[in-house]
Amino acid sequence: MNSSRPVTIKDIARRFRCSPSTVSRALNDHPAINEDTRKNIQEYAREVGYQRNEVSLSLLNKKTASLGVVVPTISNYYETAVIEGLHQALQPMGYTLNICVTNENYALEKEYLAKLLSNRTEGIFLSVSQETYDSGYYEHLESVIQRKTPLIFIDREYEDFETSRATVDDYHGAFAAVEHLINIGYKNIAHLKGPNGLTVSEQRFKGYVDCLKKYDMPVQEEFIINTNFKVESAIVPTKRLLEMAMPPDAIFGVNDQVAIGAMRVVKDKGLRIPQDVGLVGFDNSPISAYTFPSLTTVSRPGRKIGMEASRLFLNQVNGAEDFKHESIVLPSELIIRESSLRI
Amino acid sequence: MNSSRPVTIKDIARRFRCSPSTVSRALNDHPAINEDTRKNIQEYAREVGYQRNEVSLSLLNKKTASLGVVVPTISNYYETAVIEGLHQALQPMGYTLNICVTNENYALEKEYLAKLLSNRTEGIFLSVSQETYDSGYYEHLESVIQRKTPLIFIDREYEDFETSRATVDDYHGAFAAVEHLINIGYKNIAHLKGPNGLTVSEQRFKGYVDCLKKYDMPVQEEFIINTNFKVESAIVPTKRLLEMAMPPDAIFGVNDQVAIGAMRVVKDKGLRIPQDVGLVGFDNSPISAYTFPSLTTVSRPGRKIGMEASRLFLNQVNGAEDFKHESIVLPSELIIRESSLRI
DNA sequence: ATATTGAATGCAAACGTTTGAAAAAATTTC
DNA sequence: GAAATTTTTTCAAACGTTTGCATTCAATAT
Repeated sequence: MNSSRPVTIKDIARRFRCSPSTVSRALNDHPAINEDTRKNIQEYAREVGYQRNEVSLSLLNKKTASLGVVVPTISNYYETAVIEGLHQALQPMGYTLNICVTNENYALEKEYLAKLLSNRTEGIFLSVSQETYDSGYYEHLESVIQRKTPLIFIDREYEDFETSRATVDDYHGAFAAVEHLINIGYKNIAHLKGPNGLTVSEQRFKGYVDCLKKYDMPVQEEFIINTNFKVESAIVPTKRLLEMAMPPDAIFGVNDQVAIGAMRVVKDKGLRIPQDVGLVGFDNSPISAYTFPSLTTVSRPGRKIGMEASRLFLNQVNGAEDFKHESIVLPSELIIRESSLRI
Repeated sequence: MNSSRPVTIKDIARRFRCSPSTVSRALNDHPAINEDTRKNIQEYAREVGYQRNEVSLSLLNKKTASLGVVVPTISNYYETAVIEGLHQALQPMGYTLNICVTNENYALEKEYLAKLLSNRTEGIFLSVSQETYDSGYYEHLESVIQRKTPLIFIDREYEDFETSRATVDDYHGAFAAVEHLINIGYKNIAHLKGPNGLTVSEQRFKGYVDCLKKYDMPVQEEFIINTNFKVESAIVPTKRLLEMAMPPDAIFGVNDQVAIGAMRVVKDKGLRIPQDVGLVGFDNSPISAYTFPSLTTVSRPGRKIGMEASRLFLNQVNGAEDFKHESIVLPSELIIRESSLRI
């Protein structure tokens, strides 16, 4: 029976009664190889579908050309945009991305990191899980650092390590969003906050609070309600907001999903957007431009983050002597649409 | 200077003046190793942060425990759900997923497949790119087949190979959607079609056509317009539809994105949904439940597809003698919401 | 004291490839 | 036709780990 063991250089060598070195050189167009030999070997190799075993090469050269991307989720527009950016920048350099989804889970994150190191991954892009962030345990990163495997933080960062980071300026994005609502004339602005403890949630929250303070508007405890970033998690909180004795006249959602959930509830109550309630989201997801009314939002340059992160990584590996870690903060941009344009 | 070369078994062996075999056995709790030796070695290994080089093991055992996932895009809800399903099923078995995004590009798909084979990936989940599908060139899959690397088709399939497949029953989903519109009483049903040539597009299109035929309704050429699956690609086509002398009274979108784009245009025209225009999408994306009105749609069990595909793969590798390739077709399910409920 | 056992360790090969140096073969030069 | 030169090929080591078999050494049985 024809076993399907991949054909190796040794097999070819046997066939031509020559040494493996000759085959290797022939296949790599080494100049010291006789023209005929080269042609014959290359032809035969093509014929039998020879494909070099990269595993053995990795072992020999201690290069794997593979990079780890460790993220809490891939089911958001933003995350996939980041990954696309990484792809776009790194695929042409011959790198392969190993995408690991932690589901916000510490144990899984730890396991993935160990595995990536064991597989001699050449670099790791990490957006830490919520559990990690909450717990404050960063021991699992020690070995990454110790191994000097380049580690690039994405979005969620951890101050204690000397690493490169690429993040979006959530704070000023949120600030601008709330400022815009205030400028339009909204007086009572609620916030559908993200999960506690996450940088993105907290930064946006801080932007919201600081902006209110700047304009001497009260920060009302009951106007701040948690969500988990998903559409459906906005429903109950928004209902609660609208049923208050003194309901808000504008809502700032931690992301577009949540804002869209809120939009639905507002409409169900028979209130008009933006006349009765103003609405702002975050992310500039494709759909936000086509809701009715279209959603004012803050754009996060996910793809660009991915590309910047790649640049930071490449800087590090092509490391000049004077290499220094960088912290890139990309600006977010307010996109004004109908949902906040009360005239 | 302390080089950061990962510490190897040989390093440890040198330290204890013993052979690498002993270290290896000690670390793997081999019974023939002296208790003290074992403890000392293990302790030291932990201390210096030894991590086994999996690359060398891969070479030795010809097992890499890594799987390729080759998809055209990851920026849709459905695709990420599939990947999550794969993850959920395969991560616990110790497999690592290598996600490759082809951007519907033939050359990139070919390159990725070659790379995966070179890296001795143990299995490949493939949803072929549109270019591949269009061109009909499947030569790049020959080597996968030849190497007997398990190949599981996802959604977009190719009939000529003996492989396993997991797909969603798009045809009957589309059929049910259109039938529902007809039952409600819509008479002129347009279709915002996906890109030509793709199985999903064509199957849904076929379901649409066949259903119309079943109910003796005319299939009108000008009611069928192409989109590229994205929200914005629905805008112009929908406008064109609504500005016809005899405009449709219902629109079946190839996916939710497109339907949501159409929803926006319909509302802009001042028409009411579902009274003036009925609307149905496809995918049951999270947002579809919270648009206003909520969107009638067809759910595609992405996560389940991922898990089924995993099952097919595992069947194949744990291969019983009597292993046979399977073609799983999961049903899609009509989800009736407000956008089509004209009473 | 010697043979026998058992425990602990070492040797060497293997996985597939590359590469500097050495060797062999072919060609040129006188 | 031998020496010198050039071209082509082979050898051997290396990457890090595992594993069957051989070896060593001490303890026990005779």
